[in-house]
Amino acid sequence: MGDRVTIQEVAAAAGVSASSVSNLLNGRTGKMVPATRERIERAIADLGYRPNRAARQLRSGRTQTLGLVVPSVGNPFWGAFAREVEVAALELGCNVLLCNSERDAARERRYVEELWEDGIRSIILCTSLPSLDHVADVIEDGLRLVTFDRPAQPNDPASVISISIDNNVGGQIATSHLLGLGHDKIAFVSGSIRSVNRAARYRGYCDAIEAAGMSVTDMPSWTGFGAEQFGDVEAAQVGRAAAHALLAPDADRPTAIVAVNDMTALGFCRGARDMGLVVGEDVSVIGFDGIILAELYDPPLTSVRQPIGEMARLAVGEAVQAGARSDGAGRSVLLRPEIVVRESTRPPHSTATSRADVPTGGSR
Amino acid sequence: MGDRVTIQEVAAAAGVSASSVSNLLNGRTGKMVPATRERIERAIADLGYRPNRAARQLRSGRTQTLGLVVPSVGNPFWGAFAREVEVAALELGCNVLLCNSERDAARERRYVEELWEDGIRSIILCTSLPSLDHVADVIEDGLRLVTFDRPAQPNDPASVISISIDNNVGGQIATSHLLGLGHDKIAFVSGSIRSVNRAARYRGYCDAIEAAGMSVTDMPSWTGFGAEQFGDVEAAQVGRAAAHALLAPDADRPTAIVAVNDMTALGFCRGARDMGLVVGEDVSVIGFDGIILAELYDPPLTSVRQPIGEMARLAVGEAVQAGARSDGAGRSVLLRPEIVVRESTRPPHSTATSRADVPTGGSR
DNA sequence: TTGAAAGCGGTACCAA
DNA sequence: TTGGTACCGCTTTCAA
Repeated sequence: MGDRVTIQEVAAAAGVSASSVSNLLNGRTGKMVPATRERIERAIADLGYRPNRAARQLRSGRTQTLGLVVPSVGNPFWGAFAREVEVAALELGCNVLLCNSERDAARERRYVEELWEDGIRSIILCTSLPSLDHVADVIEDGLRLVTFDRPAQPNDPASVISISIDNNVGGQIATSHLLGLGHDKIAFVSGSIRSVNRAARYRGYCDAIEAAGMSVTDMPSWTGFGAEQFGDVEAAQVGRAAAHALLAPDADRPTAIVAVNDMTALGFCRGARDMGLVVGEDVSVIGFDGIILAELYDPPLTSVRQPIGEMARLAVGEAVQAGARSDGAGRSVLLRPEIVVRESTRPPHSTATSRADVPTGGSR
Repeated sequence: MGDRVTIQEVAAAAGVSASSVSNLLNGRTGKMVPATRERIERAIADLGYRPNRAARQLRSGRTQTLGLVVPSVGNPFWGAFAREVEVAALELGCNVLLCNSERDAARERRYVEELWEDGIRSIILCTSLPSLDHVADVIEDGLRLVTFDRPAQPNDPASVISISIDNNVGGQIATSHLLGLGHDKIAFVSGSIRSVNRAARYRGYCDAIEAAGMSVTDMPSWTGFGAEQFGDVEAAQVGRAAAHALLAPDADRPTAIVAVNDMTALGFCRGARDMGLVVGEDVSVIGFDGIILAELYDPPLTSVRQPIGEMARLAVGEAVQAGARSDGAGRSVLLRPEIVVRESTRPPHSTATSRADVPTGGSR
């Protein structure tokens, strides 16, 4: 550490010019005499030189920093994803600048612009807004944008890359699982489904219901929180409120529910408990995402898992290889989610004895 | 957005020099004629000018970015804290650069150095290592370091500021709560307690036990994972493993446990379930931190809450007011934690009926 | 194959 | 009270 060593000092120590040092630093070693190269490398090592990023960026306009905008790291899913992104970025020598949008378009826009102004040219944006209009001009200016958890939309700018699971398929998998267990009163529980991925999950749910020869309109439903009152962290509250409404004694009670994500599912479980019901017995619950807490919960929560490690790696790769691929053409990668069956989903009207009497052993 | 507007263009538009614009930008408006000031402000607004941080930093050596090093945003507690820090920083016009140390001294050092090299002069370091030697030279160079979740230690460099709850008191509060309920076989469950705060919590536990006229050596204990095999995210696994060992049929079973944090507590609950036991009935569990999931869990988890919002605000304030306070003297702020009693802690050998029969209603 | 010199966009000092 | 000017550390022509 200590006082900064500059490129000039390195050049002096190696008996070359700053230009040569710079060339080496930037991999332009094609025409460099090995001896020169070695002298420079030795000088760099000896002096413990590390380039000043501000200067480098000021001059070149480039950064080694990746922007990551998530709805909220307070939500375990996004926290886990952010961590995976950081790991992947680190492997590629990038830093990550993390921002929380709270799923607010204005904040998303503000952050994206701010990052751009800071010289950051690659951003992973975890948004699920149907339109990217709010960041269109930055994209036009040349921002490399990778959206996550939001499949490509018809009107997206051409250069946008999207990484997502196939939420429609996920919704179907979840619902089919419940149908397969024999449930026939299945509700879908979510906050606002204005977001693309949520809508897709809901559509998957509908598709599976219809495919089974039933009608979605016959299913119990809950619309207490159609608007966006709740941020991501409050998802649990949505689930809890839904449980209170759907499981009321006088309600048309579902025997199972598909929650739009795990936090909502966990909230629903909590709400079911408030109502004196036992999840997995009185009502089955399946969530989405596959957060660690799902496995920890009592009962362990069945969930449609997103392979976040793989997805993070993909997203970072696309975001960083900015100039590498000259086509600049966007693309959409849709990964297949997989269900992890645990104990929160069982056949309806289970005849099993109360779980207080029966040790069920570990899951998986 | 669009192409960058420079300070020169603003100056030209306002009919002044770049120096004056710079002065305004940096709050040196003391001797500025109001009319001049207004012209500049108008030009800035009209042109949508925003200063280039790289240039600014290169010249001044300062940054508006705050470094935040947490063990892992994959852990809900740290995710929530990071979010609070970001909110607080934003209010002060700062960005936050987030890094995950995985509680590894080498990674902590690497990140701190890297941030410093990037021109970041203020870092909130969530470490709990007994010594700060691994970052001592950066501190010496002038880094403004605020440690979080780690009370000040005798050998800390003088300038270090620390924000933490009083973990010793927290440990006592937790343990006294259980003692007050009538428990007399109370185990402390933790991964490695090499970290300062964990050690303090453990000491609080011991103090409370001794104060009650009992002996810690008489308490059931578990030392399966003394080493640091587990990162923060794996805390739950520690808890689960502990449950498997402590609650084995042939073991000297505790009637209650104090977990070093909520994730460990949740893991323990999961483990208790594996063993066919019911938390709150067969065994009481209290955690630490007060993460959202604690309230959501079944049964809702009693926990010693850390006021992370307030703490984040404090930490950011201290980190940002770098030069403001000229004394440069360190300080240690110890906040008092408070217990949130929920349903995972009850008197031992409870005679209450199985909770499957009794709706317990909401908590709190 | 290497080097010299001109900036990138601000800030800070000093002069006016 | 404002403006001129050097310069932060690096990259990037362009010339040698």
